[in-house]
Amino acid sequence: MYRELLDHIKKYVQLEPHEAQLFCEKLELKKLKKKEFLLEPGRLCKGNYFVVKGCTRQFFINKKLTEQIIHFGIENWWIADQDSLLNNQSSTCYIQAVEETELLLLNEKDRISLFKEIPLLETYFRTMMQKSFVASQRRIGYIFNMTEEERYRHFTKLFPGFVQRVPQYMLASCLGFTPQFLSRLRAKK
Amino acid sequence: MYRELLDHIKKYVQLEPHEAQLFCEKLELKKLKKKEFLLEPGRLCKGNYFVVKGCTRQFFINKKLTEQIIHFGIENWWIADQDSLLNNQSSTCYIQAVEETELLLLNEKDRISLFKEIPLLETYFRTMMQKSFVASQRRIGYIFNMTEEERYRHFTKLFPGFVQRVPQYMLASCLGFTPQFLSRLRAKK
DNA sequence: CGCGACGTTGATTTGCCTCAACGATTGTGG
DNA sequence: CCACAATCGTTGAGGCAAATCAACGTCGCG
Repeated sequence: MYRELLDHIKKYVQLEPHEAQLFCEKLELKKLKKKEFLLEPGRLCKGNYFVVKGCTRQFFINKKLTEQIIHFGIENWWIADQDSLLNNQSSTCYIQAVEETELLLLNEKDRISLFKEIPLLETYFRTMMQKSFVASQRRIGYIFNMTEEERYRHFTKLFPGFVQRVPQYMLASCLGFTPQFLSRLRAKK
Repeated sequence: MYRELLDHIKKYVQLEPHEAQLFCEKLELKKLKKKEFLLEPGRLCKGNYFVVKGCTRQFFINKKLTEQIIHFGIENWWIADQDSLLNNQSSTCYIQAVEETELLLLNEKDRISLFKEIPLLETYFRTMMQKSFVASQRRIGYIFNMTEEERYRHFTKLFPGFVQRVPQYMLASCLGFTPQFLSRLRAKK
């Protein structure tokens, strides 16, 4: 039984004890050291990972041969390459631990088959997906509507404390600009 | 019975005839004239709309007091303000018909209650949500990894013919740059 | 016809990137 | 334990791509 995850689920749906039990039996605990990879290009994403503790980043190598971070994953977030899962195709990106990280893997096949036994679990994942979609829609809005500086200020407000956890160049990449520019931003005040 | 929609659903899940019947009974056909609004800021989004025919755009007014288009909706796409639906809060954006448009409204309450009667419908919407999320994740990747020009070329390749359907200034807004810049792009070749 | 909506083109400005050099810190091997 | 390399952040100078501002052309429609 994994309390952190069950607590998270409880916010959205009320599972019966035996359902929670069944669900937890399918999970696999993974521990990653700093800089260890969870996924690399060319591999199939195995399933969805729930971050119990730590921090991951998902990124790809862009045309300029630099790392472009798509997003971070922190405590109580689900991470995965949904593109790989949905289309059952090999991934084009990396998922890597930024810190020492503990995750729970829910294998994709298990996830789908659990939906028949635990309908509320499908409701839960449908809701998670909707939340993720809303978040990325908002993010697109921010990219087009805010200056780089506003985006940085907004990000630090949205995730106070998180800025301290990752190197600045990763933050810059995630926000879509250069480490130098971020450095100048911070120098300004 | 609405064939276009049922055909679309059939690609993902196999409903029983009586389920399809029950589902269609909940739908409400809406017709919009060009420039008519489906949603405005301050209103609650009523549910998900399936575009049978026509084209819509979803946009908000940004800080420079210009319209920022979030995305378009065309035939066989579901559109909605998911943020409004998910959090049951009033919308901050507009949805407007770009052309004369026919839509099917699935009220949010009906949608949720149908999930109990037709479990496969929840599977369908979970999948739609995942597809939408993947699409917007990809889009974020494109924004950071491609130049404006590449993004324009990519968009026209992805949706051939669509470019002709909407004014250039809308296309420019959706791609995240100015109408003048798009004009210069097109002049280049 | 005359107005408004849309697209084009030119001149100027500006925000961010690039390139480069230099510190500070951390980690590692002799 | 120290020397050295690697990693990460800072700062300066210069360049460029796209935005802005502005004027003009064209089409469609009341």
